[in-house]
Amino acid sequence: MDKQLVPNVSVDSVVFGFDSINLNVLLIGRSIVLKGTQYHDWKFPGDLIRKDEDLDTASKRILKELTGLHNIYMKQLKAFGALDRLTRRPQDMVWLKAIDHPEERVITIPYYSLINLSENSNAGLMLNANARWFPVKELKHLQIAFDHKEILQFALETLRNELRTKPLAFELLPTKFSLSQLQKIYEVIFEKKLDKRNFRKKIANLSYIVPLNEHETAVSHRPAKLYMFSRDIYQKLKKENFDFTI
Amino acid sequence: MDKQLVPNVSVDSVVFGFDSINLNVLLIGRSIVLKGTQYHDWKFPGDLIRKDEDLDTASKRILKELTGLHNIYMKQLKAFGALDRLTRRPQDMVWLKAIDHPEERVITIPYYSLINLSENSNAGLMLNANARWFPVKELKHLQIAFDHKEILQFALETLRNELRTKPLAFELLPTKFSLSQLQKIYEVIFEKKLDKRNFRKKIANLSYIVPLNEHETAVSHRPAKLYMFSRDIYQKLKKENFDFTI
DNA sequence: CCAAAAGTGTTAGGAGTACACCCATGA
DNA sequence: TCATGGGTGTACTCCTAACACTTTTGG
Repeated sequence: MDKQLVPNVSVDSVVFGFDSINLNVLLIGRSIVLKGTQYHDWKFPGDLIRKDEDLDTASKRILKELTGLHNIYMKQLKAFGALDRLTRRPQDMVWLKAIDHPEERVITIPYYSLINLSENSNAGLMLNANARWFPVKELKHLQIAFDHKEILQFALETLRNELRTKPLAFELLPTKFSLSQLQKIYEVIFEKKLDKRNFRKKIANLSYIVPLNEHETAVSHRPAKLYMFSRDIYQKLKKENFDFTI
Repeated sequence: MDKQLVPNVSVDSVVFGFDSINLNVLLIGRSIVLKGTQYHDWKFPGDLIRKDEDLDTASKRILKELTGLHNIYMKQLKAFGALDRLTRRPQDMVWLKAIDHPEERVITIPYYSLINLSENSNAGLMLNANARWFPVKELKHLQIAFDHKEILQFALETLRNELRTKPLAFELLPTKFSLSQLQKIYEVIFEKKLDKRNFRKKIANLSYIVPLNEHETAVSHRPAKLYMFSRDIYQKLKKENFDFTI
């Protein structure tokens, strides 16, 4: 094994991408031959960290190496370190042996990332060959490696929680977006329909969601007004209020 | 070094205790001789994990060994793994050498715990000799080891966030408590005075805070009615609503 | 002119906030 | 009888939730 790696600590990336319709997650395909049969399954991009890099750096490096993605929103989740997390599934043990993984305890530190996948973004095009986007709601029956299904569940819960109180939706949208696109994000992630008029009333009160003098083009219906998120205004307001509820 | 330990992964415990007046945190005293001068500083209870235990188990074991505390609320924070986290302060390097700590990268996984320190609890009495409670608001000028001040800050923010939406206050209170005690917790942790009448109105709407037919005794003022938290009712309600706000 | 999504106001109920005095007990 | 904290109600404002039709564009 590479002497530069910390043998007991890995990072994994749960990358969420929104394409105007679905919340998707990025997985890497893996082929394993077990008892003469070929299996295919999926895992998050991840690997052991190096001795000379901190956790955030490792996460960025590995995501870039394995998917081509870089410079996107990224936040640490919590460590997963169950004793049997790498050995629960026979396929996983075969694979670990094949890639010459040390037979060590590995605690993994997952991150989640957010990215905009609409047409005018090129994140989808830059992916490495064995990486693929899956709609989150289609993952139930997918074969997923190690404890990565559990990690995905935790990442989803964290995303929902943070989306309630933080301006994360804008990480999933293009710079200029319509209110329908914004509303759709909340509807998809919380799996709940929202009232259009009430939603817009609420947004109208948020000074950091700024209307532009621009509209959608080339749509076969009334073109929507475009808005942008002003991080400056948001930060300024956040400093002023320390909004508190029991 | 003990072969049974994972050399790169430790756990630390940020234990918060509420004594009806202050939010306190538990620290362990440490003496170091550096260039002929004796220094004293403080750290969280923590140590490397064993190869045969998972993270939660390690955290419980180490807290018990170092403080005598056990069977208390405990929740993982996030991993801290800066390259220089153990070597920023010269005192820390002396100490690590003295206890024969391997010269390895150590990523620590901190937990936070909650405990009730009022008179009728005995958590305070069971402490090991070099462990001590400090009011959180008196920690600004205390010498604190490694990156533990940063971890404390993160633990406090997490506690505040979770206290907004989860029934954590009851972990800091005796089984039977008065509404003033409950209110005091929110006031101390959020550093904000609350209106007594409005607070009580809100509590009266929460079916899981159950009034008892009992009052305080031996107080030199009108004795307060006692209440308890019903985890059963709380869980039942939580299942029914999936309360959602943008 | 049709299909598709954009855009728009009102009302009723509930929650939050501000605010001041009397009560029960032990010393 | 005094000191100490316990206990209580009202009025106002603001936020939420429910609800249906017209407008603009491309095809």
